[in-house]
Amino acid sequence: MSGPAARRRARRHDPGRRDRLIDAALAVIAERGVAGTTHREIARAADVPLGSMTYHFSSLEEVLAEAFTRHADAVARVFDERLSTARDRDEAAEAVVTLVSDSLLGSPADLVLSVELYVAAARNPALRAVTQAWMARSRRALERHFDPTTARELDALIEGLVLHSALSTDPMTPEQIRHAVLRYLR
Amino acid sequence: MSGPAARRRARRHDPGRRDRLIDAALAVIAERGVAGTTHREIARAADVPLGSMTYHFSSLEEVLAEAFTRHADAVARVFDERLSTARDRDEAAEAVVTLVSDSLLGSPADLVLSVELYVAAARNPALRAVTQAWMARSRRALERHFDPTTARELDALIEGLVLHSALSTDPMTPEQIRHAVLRYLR
Amino acid sequence: MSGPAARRRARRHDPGRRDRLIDAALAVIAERGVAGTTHREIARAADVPLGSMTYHFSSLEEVLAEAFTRHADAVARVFDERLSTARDRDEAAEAVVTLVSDSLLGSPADLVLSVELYVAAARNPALRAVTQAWMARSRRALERHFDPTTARELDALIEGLVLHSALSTDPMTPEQIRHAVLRYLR
Amino acid sequence: MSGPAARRRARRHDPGRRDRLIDAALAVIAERGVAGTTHREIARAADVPLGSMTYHFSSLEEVLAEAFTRHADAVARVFDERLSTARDRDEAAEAVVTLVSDSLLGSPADLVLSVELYVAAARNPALRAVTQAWMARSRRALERHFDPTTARELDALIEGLVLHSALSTDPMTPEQIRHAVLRYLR
DNA sequence: AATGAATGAGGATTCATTCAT
DNA sequence: AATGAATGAATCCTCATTCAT
Repeated sequence: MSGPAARRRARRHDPGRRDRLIDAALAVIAERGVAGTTHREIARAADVPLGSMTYHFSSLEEVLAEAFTRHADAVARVFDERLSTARDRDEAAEAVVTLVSDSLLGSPADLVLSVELYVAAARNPALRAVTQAWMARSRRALERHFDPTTARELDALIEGLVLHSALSTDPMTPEQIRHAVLRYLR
Repeated sequence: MSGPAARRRARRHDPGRRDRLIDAALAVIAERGVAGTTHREIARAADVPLGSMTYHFSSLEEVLAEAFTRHADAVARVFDERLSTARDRDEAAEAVVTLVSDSLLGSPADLVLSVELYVAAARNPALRAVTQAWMARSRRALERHFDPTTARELDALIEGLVLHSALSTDPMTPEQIRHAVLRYLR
Repeated sequence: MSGPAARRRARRHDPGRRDRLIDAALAVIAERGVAGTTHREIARAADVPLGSMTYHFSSLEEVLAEAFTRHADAVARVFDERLSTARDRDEAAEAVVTLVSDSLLGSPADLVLSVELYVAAARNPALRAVTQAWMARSRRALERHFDPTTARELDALIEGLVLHSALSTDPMTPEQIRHAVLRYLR
Repeated sequence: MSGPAARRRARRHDPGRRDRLIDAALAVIAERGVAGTTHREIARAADVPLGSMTYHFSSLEEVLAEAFTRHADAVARVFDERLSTARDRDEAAEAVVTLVSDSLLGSPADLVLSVELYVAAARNPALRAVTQAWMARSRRALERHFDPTTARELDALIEGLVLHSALSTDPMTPEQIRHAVLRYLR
């Protein structure tokens, strides 16, 4: 038997807990999917009592919305940065290739995060706002280098490449990704 | 007071019930998403007693697998047919445009069905087999008219176009779809 | 350790369970008040698993409505019977005295049952229907022997006498009840 | 972004807060019933932080007791005053009529306050003391003009009239109240 | 062959209360 | 003196699945 001190975690003061909870939520979504994301699961992942969840968030929906917002922001930020670094169309094309290839390097669970968001958004207005903002931001980033039509089409192609690779047993190699992107932009 | 016989539908002999249940499942998935698809919901949609579900299927997972298989089959069949009708590359390209455009005409709920499947497949091996088979079949259909690399890339583009339009507030018009496809194939 | 047979109650077949649950609900309301009436408490009182509650009733509100309906019916039936036995005004007056006195014999908790209903009805439309029907029925029973105005006033007096006694540390004796009723009817 | 000072009301010095909390509690009880009266609800109603509740009161029960005491005092004071103004039995009777009629004019929520108290008192000894004191005080006020037996019976009649009207869809008119009271006192 | 009843695990959420600051 | 954060028990309810009939 452990001593009384160890028996119960006495984690009273814990600033930034709300923040950690959002990260934990993302981890759970990635691992278990939105369907498997529950208060309990998130609380467990963050090693926090269940009651803490509803203290910090008024509903599970709110947690999801915040988590996906953070995810979208992070992804979009990288997208923005890479594309803003490119100095011409060719470098922009190469940036796109890198972005897609890199995103395929993460865990497969991570890959599906975006698709999870899409599906969740289909039934949850609060999340739809997140996806819309994200899509718009991506397109704007692309429009630094491409005309609006190209930007939109390219965005769709990117989506398709990621999705296909995410779900396929043999995902595309960076070389194959490059081939597809460059062929479209040729 | 009516006798017990009149109280509830006495649908004893009901061949094809299993079949109707699968269709009902698809309807529920389309309307409520996989997360909202329960034995109860499906039974209600098919106007069938709850016990009937587990009589015909050994688990909910089995229902989902059968439902998605049927969905994928139906979509793939149309895909096959349209592409087999095409007599050359140009007609094949046009067939792809039509397929994507048409799929965007259905109800938004229907559109999400495929995405629901993707997500579900990400965590469910039985479903992954369904998506793999489906992808392979699509690619084979495209390979009637395009080389393997093109077929694969085109398949990804199609996916991206459908997904983007399915989730966007302003989906692409058939003209925009054609533009994207033809540009890639140009 | 008890043998496996005793370890878990294997109470599968149990016709009339719904009925018993309603009775159990009344017992709990009487003992703990509406505020203390929960699914758990009722299930415990009926020695039935928690899940059984929501199988038989779609909400706790439904349980309360059914329970109070049963209570009101039972009380009203006695009221009806006693008053229908009376052959003239004097006997009717005596019947009222007996009814009030008898109702004071039960447990104090039982006494408050009706008041609990009133309060619950104030915030629950479904219950309001129950109280309305009950009040109407009481009044109709009194109108067999008294004019409508007298019936209504007498009904209120009865209510007051019961309530006062229910909440007082020294409830009225039957003799005191008789005195009050006869004085009003004198 | 505004600094932390501006983020939330900084109501440091607030004498009389305890007092306001009791009033807020009464408002909440009237609107939501005792069952719906929580620390949170009261704090919200008083626009006060949650922690303030348990700072000023050691338990919710204490809040309820104080609130009901205040309510009973207010009602009893009016009762006292009106009856002390009456110079003879007839004026006293008229005062009773007015008191009952007036109480029916208030908001229906207010009316239920007393009934809520009765019910709560049935299970809560601390509250029972409140009702006892209230009843005793009412009776004493009536005994200025009526003999003890009459006072007690009249008190019960008053209770019944108020309760009936409070819960009925067609409450009695002042004329009907007068008729009932005068008939009893005739 | 078919189904209504039953059940236990788990879902989100609310809340009184405690406590560190 | 005052309060935001924290927590664990309890709330209602849903559900996949099992089983007796």
